[in-house]
Amino acid sequence: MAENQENNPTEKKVLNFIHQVITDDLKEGKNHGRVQTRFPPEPNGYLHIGHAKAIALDFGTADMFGGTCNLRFDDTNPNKEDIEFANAIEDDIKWLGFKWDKVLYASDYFQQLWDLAVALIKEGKAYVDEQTAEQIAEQKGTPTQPGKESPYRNRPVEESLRLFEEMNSGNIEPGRMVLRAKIDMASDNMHFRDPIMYRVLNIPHWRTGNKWNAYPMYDYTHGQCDYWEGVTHSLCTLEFVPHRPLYDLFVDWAKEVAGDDKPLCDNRPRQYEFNKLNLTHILLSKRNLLILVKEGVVKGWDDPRMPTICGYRRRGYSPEGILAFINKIGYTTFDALNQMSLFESAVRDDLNKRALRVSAVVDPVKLVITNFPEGEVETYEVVNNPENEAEGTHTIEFSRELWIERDDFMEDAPKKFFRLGPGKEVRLKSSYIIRCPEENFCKKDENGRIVEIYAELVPDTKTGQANSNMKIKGKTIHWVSCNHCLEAEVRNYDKLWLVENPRDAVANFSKENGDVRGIEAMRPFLNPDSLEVKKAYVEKWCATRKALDYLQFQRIGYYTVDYDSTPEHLVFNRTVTLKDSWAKAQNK
RNA sequence: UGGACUAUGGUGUAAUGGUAGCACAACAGGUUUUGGUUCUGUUUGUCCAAGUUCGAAUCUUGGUAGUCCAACCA
Repeated sequence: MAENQENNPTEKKVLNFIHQVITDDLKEGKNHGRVQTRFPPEPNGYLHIGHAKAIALDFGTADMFGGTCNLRFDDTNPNKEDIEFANAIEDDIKWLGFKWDKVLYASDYFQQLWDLAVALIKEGKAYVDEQTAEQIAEQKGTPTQPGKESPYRNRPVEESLRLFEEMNSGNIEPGRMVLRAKIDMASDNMHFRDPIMYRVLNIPHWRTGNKWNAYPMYDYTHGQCDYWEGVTHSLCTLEFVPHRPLYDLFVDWAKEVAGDDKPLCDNRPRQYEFNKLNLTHILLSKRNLLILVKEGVVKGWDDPRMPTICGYRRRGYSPEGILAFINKIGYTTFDALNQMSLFESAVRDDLNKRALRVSAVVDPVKLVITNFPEGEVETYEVVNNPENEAEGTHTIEFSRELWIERDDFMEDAPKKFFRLGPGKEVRLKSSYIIRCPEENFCKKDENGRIVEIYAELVPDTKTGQANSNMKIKGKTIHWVSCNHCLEAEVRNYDKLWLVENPRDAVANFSKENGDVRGIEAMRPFLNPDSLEVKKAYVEKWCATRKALDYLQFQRIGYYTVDYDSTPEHLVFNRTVTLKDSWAKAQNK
């Protein structure tokens, strides 16, 4: 039966190579039929769109196969980590629409990791090295030259045990000694050249306080946590491919030493790597994002120009739109550079179904309907979203004086300009067809700039009236009534970066200009016009919208209500413009 | 230049030895009270060279190009 097949995880549709692996594992009965993943962020910064790709895979894969996914904070470096970040990360995951099974912390395993390290020292698999960081680095060799063994490599076990305890006592200066795994200083894999397992930090940890002074490193920690927790498929990005043999080795050691004969997974968790997200015109490295914030290029981590999840939320992208994009780009092992246009297309597609339509005039010029009586007002019921009738309607007002977009009128227009001009007719959205006279069609100021446009409405052409189907050459333009609209601040965001690949551009510029660093290497590629603040007129109903509501300013773009918005001072963020084939044709 | 990984239209991604498909982008047209939406159509591709095979994007070998690896970061 089809229904049974759907409930059978092994019959799930294969979407990417990782799902294929899991499907095969389940068919072979591995891991007792369990699927468990984890999302392991370090709480040292805010999540960005690249993390969203990992989140969608970690949580999405568990969901797809009826498994579980834990949120596990990789908090092994108290130098950089903080609860503030951990809280923000939880909020962002929830906003994206995912639920974790448990919240766990690498620090939950500190005692277990310590005990294992002691056991490994006893086995002769680890030793305390008292050399400086520089000496260790020098002995490491290069990818083409083997490393040299540390003089402490074969010191007595008892000595290492004593010094390891010392490392955690708080009496040892950071940098004085480290615990290293005894593997192979000549390995082609640099990670095998006696990697450091523990270092002394002597600072309190946000969760464990002053209990520890020696802290475990990522490579020694990650696989063990996965293993003890019962993770079956440990998914990470491609740069961890060279770490995989080490991940496997440490898990082997843990199994061997602990004599664990009841593993949760078959034998061990398996690490699989996928390509991380690269998007044109954005930069995702934490270090560089921090520079943008610190230098005031943007107004904070949640500035709508930032590629952070909180920035995208404030920008007005929906979680569904973001996830739709992530589904489109997929997961492979190819280091791809995705185009912003694909992201925007996914976002527009989502917002088209979601955003409520309103009228807003962002570059206003006055239009006077000369044959409509002064003081008279008509009200119209307009649909909130033509793509979704269930969204209902709201009312707008029409009167003699209206605001329209300045670029909806042209005195000397090209042939294919189907908007207002001398002798031309257009439809006012939801209202009358209007006609501009051949002469006396506008008033100009001393600089020749148009300050008022004049037109007459054509009787009985209002929506629903006898002549409403009258065929005209002109398009439909939007408007708001001067006496019935509100002033608003609109923040129009554009790309932060002028170049397709800011990462390469900044790196090359740095190389070619005496190794300049930080903001100086970034500035030549930053868009000086990434934020345009404008005064606009919006229909009154806009004031009823809440922060983060999705709106479409008809014929202009998708907008959302900013956190800063108040009934007295409305603020709207532009999420993305509407497609504009007219503008595109003009630019040719 | 030691090792690991990767290569399919402009971009991203399918095709699990058997008709190279989809999406975005681009272009042309129809519909439209948003120059939006929607619909139809068009252009463009298996990195190169050998080999295996009835048959290769897929397997093999050799090139070429790109990414990653030498934090007491994760």
